[in-house]
Amino acid sequence: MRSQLARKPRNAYHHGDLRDALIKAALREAEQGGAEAISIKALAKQLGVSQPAPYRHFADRDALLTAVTAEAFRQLSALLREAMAKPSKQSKLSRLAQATLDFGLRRNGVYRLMFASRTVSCAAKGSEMHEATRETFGLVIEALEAPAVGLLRERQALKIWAALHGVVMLAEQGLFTGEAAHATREELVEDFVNETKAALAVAIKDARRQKKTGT
Amino acid sequence: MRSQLARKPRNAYHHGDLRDALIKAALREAEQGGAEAISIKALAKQLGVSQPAPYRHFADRDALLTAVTAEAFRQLSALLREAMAKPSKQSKLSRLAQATLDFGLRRNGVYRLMFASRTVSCAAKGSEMHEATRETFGLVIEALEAPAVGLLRERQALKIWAALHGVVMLAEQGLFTGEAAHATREELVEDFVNETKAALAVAIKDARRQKKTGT
DNA sequence: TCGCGAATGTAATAGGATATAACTTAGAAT
DNA sequence: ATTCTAAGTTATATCCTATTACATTCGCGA
Repeated sequence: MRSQLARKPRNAYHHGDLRDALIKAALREAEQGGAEAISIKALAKQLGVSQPAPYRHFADRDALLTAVTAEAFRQLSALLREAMAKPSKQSKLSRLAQATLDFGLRRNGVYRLMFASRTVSCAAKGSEMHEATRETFGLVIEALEAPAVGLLRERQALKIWAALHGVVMLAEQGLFTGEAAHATREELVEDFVNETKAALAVAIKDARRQKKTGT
Repeated sequence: MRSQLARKPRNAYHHGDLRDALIKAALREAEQGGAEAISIKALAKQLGVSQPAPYRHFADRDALLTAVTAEAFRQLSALLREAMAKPSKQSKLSRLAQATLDFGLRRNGVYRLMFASRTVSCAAKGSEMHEATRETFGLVIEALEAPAVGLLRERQALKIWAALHGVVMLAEQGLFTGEAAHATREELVEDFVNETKAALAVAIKDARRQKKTGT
């Protein structure tokens, strides 16, 4: 009569895929309470293994959090890719932006975990985290549907990404429940999307003109 | 030969102003490591009181964090007010924006604490937190230097506030160290400032025209 | 000024979390 | 078959939060 959550293969000594199970379970916990809700001990109990067992797979709690965060970024990337893929009369950028907002609000615990910037664990170039975040950012650039002219695209991607992030954070903090509530989050996001498109168009035109007169 | 940090008044039994000392000391701790760096036990030791003494002033750790966060918001407000007051050829909004960015980067641990949105502790209307955040937001509105036309000001304030917040968060996460690094944080902020001014001007003109034709 | 209650602090202790060390088991590799 | 290694277990140290019961000081009214 073992716990159902402890889906061990057969003979109970070896779990089978504890590392992966830990990440998935941790993500579930973070769904509500963010990073603070992730407890090695509780996860071990949930999965039916002894308390120190997780340390075979993660050096410490922070290592687990990092892995969970990377997985969350991959899930966000998948969501964004999907949103961008499905046909719609709205622009790719708009769909990406609204999907990001949606993700941030629905899974706000996970979202907070992703952007808690726990020290420099992400800085390590080539690390799992670094790859995962770059992938997501790459999708933002793609959503702009603009040619690469210098670093204009990157700059606009950075801007819209920052703006989106800000809207999600403020929304989670309840800053939209005041008198400005009638400006819905979705409307603000759409504003940013439109400003981005406009700025991008202008910037690219400028750059082309400059190049022409320059040479 | 007592610790210097334990500035008790004289007779050592009563600290004198432990509540305030705790908040200040906690802010110092948060400076580097954010909320996680704040430990009741460590603070008590630092201030030369027994470990459970802080619980006379704060129900639990969360209550302390909330008080610290409120104080941080007041400090930010003071900084913004100062930045807006000093004469400069730049606009008020620009000065507020750059000051916010500066605060967020210099005191990044504190900044993270402020926006960690620990549950709904801030939601309570009339609470210390609520007041402190509303004050800060009020300064943003003031910085717009625009007349109150409906809720246009609030909406633009929300937008620039969100954008600023996003830039700070991404900067802390090291997203500006990539190939887009040459787009400095300050430049991005200035972009947002200019877009806000433009949008505000247009919106107010529109609103006036609508009012004229409406009546 | 006496004394008494409220505020503030202390000591002792329970309980939960991270993390390490030393030992055990099962699967894989030769 | 034997042995090596990955993965899990029990026991334990350490740190932190939080509560309970007791002690001390302050300030205020009689």
